[in-house]
Amino acid sequence: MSTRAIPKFSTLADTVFGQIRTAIVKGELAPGSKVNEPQLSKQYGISRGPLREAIRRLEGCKLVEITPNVGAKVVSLNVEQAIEIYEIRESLEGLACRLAASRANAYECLKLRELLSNHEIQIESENGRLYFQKEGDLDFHYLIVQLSGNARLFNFLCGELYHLLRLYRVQTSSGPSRPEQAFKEHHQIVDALENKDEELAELLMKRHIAGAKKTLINQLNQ
Amino acid sequence: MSTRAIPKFSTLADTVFGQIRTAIVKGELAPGSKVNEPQLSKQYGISRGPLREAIRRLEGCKLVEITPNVGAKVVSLNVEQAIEIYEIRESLEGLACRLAASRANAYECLKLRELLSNHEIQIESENGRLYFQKEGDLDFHYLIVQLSGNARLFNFLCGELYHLLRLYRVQTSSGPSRPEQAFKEHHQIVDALENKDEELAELLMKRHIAGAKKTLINQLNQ
DNA sequence: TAGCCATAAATTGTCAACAATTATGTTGAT
DNA sequence: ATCAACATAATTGTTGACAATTTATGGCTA
Repeated sequence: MSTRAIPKFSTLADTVFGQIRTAIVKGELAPGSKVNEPQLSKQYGISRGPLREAIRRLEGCKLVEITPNVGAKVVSLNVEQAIEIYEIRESLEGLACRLAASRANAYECLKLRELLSNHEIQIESENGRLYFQKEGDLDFHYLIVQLSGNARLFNFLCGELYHLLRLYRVQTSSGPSRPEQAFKEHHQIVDALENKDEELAELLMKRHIAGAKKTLINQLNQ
Repeated sequence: MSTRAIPKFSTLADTVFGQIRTAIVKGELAPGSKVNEPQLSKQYGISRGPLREAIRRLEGCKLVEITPNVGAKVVSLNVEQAIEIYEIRESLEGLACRLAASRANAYECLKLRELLSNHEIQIESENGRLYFQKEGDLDFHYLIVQLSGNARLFNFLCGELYHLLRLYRVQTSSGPSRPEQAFKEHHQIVDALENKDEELAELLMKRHIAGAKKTLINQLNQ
């Protein structure tokens, strides 16, 4: 009741879509668990109509899978699907990085360096190490994709694929990552951007992601 | 009435989703036109509930754009978006072709040759020339993506992006294409697949799509 | 005539009830 | 004890009605 009184810029379906997506990505809705419509409609204080629309949007993001007459389940990603996702990611972020290299100006590169500086500071603490591994890395990639200038690419990667990636944080026990290595690679990528070296930028990004893929797969396999 | 009496394996929302998607891709629902819920619900003989779910799925496929409290519009693609789409397509189909080269066996390559033979026959007639330009080309790409073995890649390209590409057929006046050239390039790609030459397969496919992109952009610009 | 405000119509958003299907649990027979 | 069939409960699918918002209409003033 209080929620609808304040802004009302969006529709209930869209609002709840975002809320459920967050719940899934945070693991509050466990992978593989059933999406119960009566329960969720009570929980969010809406009727089943807009809720079902939200679920249909989640289906579009591949965050839930709907079986007719049975209902929706939160996706549960296995190793094979991780490989598929990372193959796509490597290809598209390579593209994004190449485009970014051709378009980024000095100011934007500076902003990237600032972001990396913040990461460096946060890596110091064990807490930050966790943070970096969890969200900081995606922040960097988020910016690169934005700099690519390809809006559709941005929507797909940052609006869909990255949310799926976050799911793996839920499913893996968040084991030790490789923040220093990633940090170094990020700086190399910005170097390439500053030099407007499209080929190198693409190559470095692809290699960077291939490394992350290996790390994830190792975590998933044991 | 007759449609629901026969199978009933699927839900109304899913059925109508497919019907509307076809209508959009065929141009029966013009690009940029408004999606009127009362009208469509009458037309398809369903209530607005499942219709709205179908529209939400279409939104996920980027075939319509929804503005809160205003409604959905069929997307209208301009040159800039064509460039964006083809940048993505070039990258991902390059990936698909590389994966296909690593996985395709002799039988599958034979099937590809058969498909191309059929295309060759159909190119003879002016009618076939149109056919090839319209659907035949996508058939080939469809198969390649299938051979990649990456299900998520398949779903994205064949379940989303290709439908968007078909929209350009509606928006361009279907001007003269380049069937012989494409036909030749297709055979070169199969050559690479037979030789399991991943790098060449990827390169040829990317070049092939870059050519198609140029053709389309020229058509869109005049 | 152009612009603007008030009103009316149409459309979208939301809800609650009903129908159809699936899941659950119990009973009874072998 | 296991399994099948039946009855029951819960969940999904669908509908029509109502509320809120937007869009169209028409008359008014400058």
